[in-house]
Amino acid sequence: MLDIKQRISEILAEIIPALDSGEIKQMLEYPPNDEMGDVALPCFKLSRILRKSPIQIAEELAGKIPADPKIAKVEAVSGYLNFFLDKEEFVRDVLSTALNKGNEYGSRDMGKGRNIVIDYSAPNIAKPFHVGHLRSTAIGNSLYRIFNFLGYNSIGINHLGDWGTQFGKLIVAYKNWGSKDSIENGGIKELMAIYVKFHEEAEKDPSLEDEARDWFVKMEQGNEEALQLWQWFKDISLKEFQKVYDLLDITFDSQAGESFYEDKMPPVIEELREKNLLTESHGAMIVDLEEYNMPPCLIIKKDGSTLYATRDITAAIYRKNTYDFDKCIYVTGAAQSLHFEQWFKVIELMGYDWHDKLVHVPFGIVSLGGEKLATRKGKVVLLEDILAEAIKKTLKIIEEKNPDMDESEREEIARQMGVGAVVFSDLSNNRIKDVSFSWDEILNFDGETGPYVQYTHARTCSLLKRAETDVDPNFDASLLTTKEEFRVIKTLYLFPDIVVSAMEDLEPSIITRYLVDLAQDFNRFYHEHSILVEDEALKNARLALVLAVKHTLANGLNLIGLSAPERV
RNA sequence: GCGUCUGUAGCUCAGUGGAUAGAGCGUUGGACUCCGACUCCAAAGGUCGCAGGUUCAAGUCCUGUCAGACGCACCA
Repeated sequence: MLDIKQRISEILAEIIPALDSGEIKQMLEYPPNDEMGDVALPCFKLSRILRKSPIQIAEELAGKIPADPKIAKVEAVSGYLNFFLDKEEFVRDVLSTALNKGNEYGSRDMGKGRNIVIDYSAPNIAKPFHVGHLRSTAIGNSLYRIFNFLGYNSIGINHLGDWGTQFGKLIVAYKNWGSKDSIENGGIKELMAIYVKFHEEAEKDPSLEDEARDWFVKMEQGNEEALQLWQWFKDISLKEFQKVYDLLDITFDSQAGESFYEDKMPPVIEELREKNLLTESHGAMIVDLEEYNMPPCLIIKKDGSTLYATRDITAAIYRKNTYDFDKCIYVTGAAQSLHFEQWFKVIELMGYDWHDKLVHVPFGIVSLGGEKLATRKGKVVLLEDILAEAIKKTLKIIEEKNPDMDESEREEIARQMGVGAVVFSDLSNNRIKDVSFSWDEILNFDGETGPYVQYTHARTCSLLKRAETDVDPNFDASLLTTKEEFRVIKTLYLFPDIVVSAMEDLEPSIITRYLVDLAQDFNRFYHEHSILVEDEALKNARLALVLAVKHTLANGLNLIGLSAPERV
């Protein structure tokens, strides 16, 4: 597919000797509305270089543009040089590219041979999987798919929170208030209950905290009783997490959690010592970061046990050796920004030149009725419950609208759309924004939602099915002349660049919002014009457009982790 | 106190330094004998937190300020 800005910048470079085509391409933009043209060059910056008024420059340039089959006309309007594309050429080019590439439309091989490690989801063992974890999971999964689509080799890691002092707390809680039966029956909810109980009791009796720390020290020393309990808690949790991942249709390449690095930390600590980075402070071992304006990075606590920074540093070195990553991406809450800044700096101080390949991708916090989610206080909404509600609601709608659909299909589609609604909503806003969880909002299927885009996709499928004939790839592009059709095609043209932007900004919401735009453009066209018309040539041309939209919606939905069912 | 992030329509949010700041929800009024109405059209609704500055041009960049969120040593 022709790169329109590239082509125009090359043409302009011929008649503006002062600039090369790369510089000119940077200056080109898409005008705010179709009446102004398809690509524009604002001439204000040229004014200084050429020592003429922008208006004069635009007019002179307009007169010098050579005839080009891709460009229908050029206009100078108050300092802007506006290019109008030859519609027929453009329509043919965009649609045949989208049709040829099909479910590959928008993909590239720009990342060929490069590994991208993405660390996401990472729920804590023995704690419930709640709305907060959804963000990391959904964003990470989407980035995983986006990088793969662009030819990179994504490696998804679920860095499970399966090690640390909270297990000491859990062991103490279990010994005091738990029982084998209640945990077996209650699962994570029961584990959470005794964890909450621990914090309530610890407020009255702070010695419980010390007891918990002791148990974690025992774990690190290989105490059998402690490790058995730990393994048990872990098994129960993993089983429940898997249910959520199955619903979300998410898999990982590795589930090596924090405990995996337990035996890999001592050499790293030794390395830090050898490189003279460790200092003792208040009985703990730290890396001093004062000259970088940061608080120290704690490596070993005064009781000899390790911290998450120790594990993160160890894991990064391990991953570099194992995967030789081009980037190692951490999808976690913005609250942890300082932590990542600190240990990224430690990696740099250790002399590793790949420190700049470590990337923190932060996201805003999820609050609940103005308060933040807190496992320790039991103030959470379980993701499992949200997904179940969304699926239930979808099922009800399908039963009303599509009563003839058979039960197994109905249930599968309800899952795809219910889950889709929740994930889509999570990926709608810029990830850095805080979100306030609301049942009403997450279960609202009207407007800019996952169901809206999925419905539009199903609508394209329905049209293609009703046509009862395959789209002839030799469609007549000259028949697609309405402004609604051209609008859709311009939006289709943007898709490959949209995917790259989402990758560069590590921002899945760019794709989410694009899908809404495309669906809106398509629905407007659909409403204005009949597609299954008598005229075979016109019908075929419009169906080509429908098919291109179908591919693009499906590809985009896939990139944000949603299914694109053919019927809904 | 220091640091980071956020502040745009009643609400939730878009907006690569460029032309008249855009969507959805909600409100009001329309469009189904018609390809799937989970759709579409229209109206109303804005001192882009505030004040300076840079620029031919600022919602966008800089400085200050206010408000909110988050973080700042043995939790992750």
